[in-house]
Amino acid sequence: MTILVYDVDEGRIRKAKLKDYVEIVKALMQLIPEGRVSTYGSIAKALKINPKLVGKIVKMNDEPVIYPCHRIVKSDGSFGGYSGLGGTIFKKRLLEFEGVKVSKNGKILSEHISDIMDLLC
DNA sequence: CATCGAACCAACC
DNA sequence: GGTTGGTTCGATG
Repeated sequence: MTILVYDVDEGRIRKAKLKDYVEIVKALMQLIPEGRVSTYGSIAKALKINPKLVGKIVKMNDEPVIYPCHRIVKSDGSFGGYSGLGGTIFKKRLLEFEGVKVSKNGKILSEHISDIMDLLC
């Protein structure tokens, strides 16, 4: 099952492209409150796409502050990448600043991680 | 727990 | 057609 979108310019239904997913992911990211994170996998599941694509998508995010791509992490609690200024280190510090606690082995405590679908409710 | 490899799907070459 | 991602999941030491 693939996601379809209505393309206003072309005036027809077509399969979603990466640019469309970017818009969706932007909206989803804004649902994640401070001190809480979601995972590439849960977003991938929601959009029916490959988790690796989610990485690519959040990377295309043009407004890193407005759309908090740093609140998306790997499902095992490790941080995943960050292409913005400061890289993964900055991502880590940013999350800790927002109140996310990290265990000694460098993993985010599971209490902070929620499925993106749960945040929709 | 840590590491390994196969598998996911759209873009790009 | 093949490679490439800010990855995942299950299997194995």
